[in-house]
Amino acid sequence: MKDDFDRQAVKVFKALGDPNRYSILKLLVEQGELSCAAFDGKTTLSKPAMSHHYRTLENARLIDVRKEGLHYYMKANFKVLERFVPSFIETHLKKKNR
Amino acid sequence: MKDDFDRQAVKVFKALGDPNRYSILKLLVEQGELSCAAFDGKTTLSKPAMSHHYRTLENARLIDVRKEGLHYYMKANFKVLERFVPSFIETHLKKKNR
DNA sequence: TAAGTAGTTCTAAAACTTTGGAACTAATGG
DNA sequence: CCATTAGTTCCAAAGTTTTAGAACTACTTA
Repeated sequence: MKDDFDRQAVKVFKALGDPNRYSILKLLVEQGELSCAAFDGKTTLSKPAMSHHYRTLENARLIDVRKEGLHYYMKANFKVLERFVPSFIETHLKKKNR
Repeated sequence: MKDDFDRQAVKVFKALGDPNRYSILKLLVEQGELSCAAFDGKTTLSKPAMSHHYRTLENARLIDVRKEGLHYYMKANFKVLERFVPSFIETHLKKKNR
């Protein structure tokens, strides 16, 4: 149904319309599954701020999060990306990784 | 260059991550070129608020605006849509209009 | 040239988002 | 069972966006 598409589309676009979240997702697309620690050197944001951004991406269903031991592992949800922002994948996913 | 893509992508996503702007663009994709007056019945927002949203869409290059006589005519920029959010067109543009 | 129309721009208030410190939780290692 | 690690959640402050009223501008028409 179209309204469902619209509602999720707005959520997806809102989530990606922030440069920090955009970069997080970009790295996940480029590198595959990563734990939060992977972003330590790559941002000046605090852990709580990053945590908030992970949650926003998760709520938009752009990433899947799983906990294992001490770590939260995140990975891009390619189904959602493919549906709403295929150019994002096209631009950031290395050919060899497909 | 990739950074240019990223910068414009964030702008485009931010612009579309607001339900009012999303609806404006949707109507432009469905109906073609429209003047501001076309939105009169379709929103509860004030003219200044709408004007602000048109500008945001224009800055993201999602719409082109032209003035003729008393009216500002707006139309969707399909090149930018095609590049950044093809599913938006796919979903909202009637087949017959292509 | 005066009045009306279709907007824009300016401004400030209200609403929302982003951020980090502090306190917390859950899992692991000694 | 205590300390450490890898986060999260809670909270309040700071920053940004959204909004509408008022004032303005550009164009048209009488």
